Amino acid sequence: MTGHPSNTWQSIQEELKRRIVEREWQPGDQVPNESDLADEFGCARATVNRAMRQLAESGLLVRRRKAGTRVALNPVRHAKLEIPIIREEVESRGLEWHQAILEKGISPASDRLTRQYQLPKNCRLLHLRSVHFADRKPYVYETRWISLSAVPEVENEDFETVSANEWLVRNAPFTHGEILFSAAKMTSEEAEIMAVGAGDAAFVLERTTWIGDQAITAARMIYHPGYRKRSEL
Amino acid sequence: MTGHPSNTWQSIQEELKRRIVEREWQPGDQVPNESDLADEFGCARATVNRAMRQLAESGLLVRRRKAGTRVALNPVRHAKLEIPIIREEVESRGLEWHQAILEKGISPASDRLTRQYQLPKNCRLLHLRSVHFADRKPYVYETRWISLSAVPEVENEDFETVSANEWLVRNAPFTHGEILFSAAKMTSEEAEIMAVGAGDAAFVLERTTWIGDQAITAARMIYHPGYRKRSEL
DNA sequence: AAGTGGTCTAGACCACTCC
DNA sequence: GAGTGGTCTAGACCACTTA
Repeated sequence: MTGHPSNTWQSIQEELKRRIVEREWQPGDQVPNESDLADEFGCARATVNRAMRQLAESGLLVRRRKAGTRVALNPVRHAKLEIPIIREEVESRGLEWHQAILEKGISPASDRLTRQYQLPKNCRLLHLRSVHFADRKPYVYETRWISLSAVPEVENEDFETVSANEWLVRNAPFTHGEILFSAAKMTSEEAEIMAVGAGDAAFVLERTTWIGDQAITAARMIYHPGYRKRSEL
Repeated sequence: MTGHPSNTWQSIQEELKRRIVEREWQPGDQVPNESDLADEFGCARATVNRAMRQLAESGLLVRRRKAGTRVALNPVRHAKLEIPIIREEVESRGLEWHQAILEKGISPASDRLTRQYQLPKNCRLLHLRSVHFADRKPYVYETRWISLSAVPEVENEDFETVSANEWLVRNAPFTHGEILFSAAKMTSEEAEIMAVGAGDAAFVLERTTWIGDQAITAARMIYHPGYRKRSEL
């Protein structure tokens, strides 16, 4: 009937997706339950479950116990963005990466930062400003602070060979984090650093990571004008 | 031993994550195989599999048949961005949404577009320019074309009550799409439409969706200055 | 050749929630 | 109360890859 002989969860998912996309199952419609679909496809319920669970995660189906499964009315789509270390992003484009450290210093955390990031009292912060280059052209201007109480080892790192970005990814595991994407008009200082015209628009990525309830690092990455981040839907 | 009495895949995943985050298992280390962990946790292998599979998807583990499972050296993190319809995004912030249509017309596709999007020959396109407002303030300036051969029904839609954005999400299911995020300096026309200063930086989202190999629609959304997109890590 | 993850099965119990 | 999805189990076979 279905033309799908093999009973892999992928093939079942394909078939379910087809029924949704081709409007065989209309938005809002109730779809058969797992047992019935398992009978129809001649497979175990667990296999149908895996196929449907993933469709629900991606937003195409809405599932509720007892109420059953329905085709989503407004499928909220999700874009999955990779956030690689910058060196890898540059090199994956076939360009040569290097960095320059503009500033590195240690200072006590201000009251505002202490509150905002729930830092310990009298916490000292490592402050960093650096530029990542791709084929000798400025790629990202990075401003960062690192909590020395969360990651005391950084005090002995010079970040000359391995960027702070990369060092932290490798050495400061985090339990959760936040990312903000925005656009900003470059200040004249930023424009000079990035070797572009003042007032150009830059793509900005701000990231904060935590381990438990302790903040590790916060960074603001200002990308060169023309930068685009891409994702599949 | 582990202090985790219940054998849900979530609790096992928590425990595995703890071992990774607390460096009990170092980056690059081989971790025990599924059977051994199942023995250790006193559960079925499938349960361990579900826990580890998801950790691999999120980038913390690297799994290969026969080679086994290792802690990722450079965990590439993923940001999962929700791309809701704009009305819902506005209303979820407690603001009132409305839109204004600036232009709506039908024209034949240029050679460039026909090639770029693999449109059928002599394809007619619906061209739209509109503004989404949040509490009467410009929120997004949307420029869009829609393939009339992919979605012939739109010719009879006026998009006055339901925006094109929303109508398409509901009525034009797609099999895949592409999203590009970038920043752009507003032209004076764009700035006037958004009621902001010329040259301000705007967050730009460009989206194209396809059904099979046929392009449905392409849109360029220019967000008001100050807009931020947020995501958890 | 052998070890590992990837998947499927048939059955079971449970948690939730609608009626 | 009953129907649905969520999960776990014990076992099996397979696909892949390294040794």
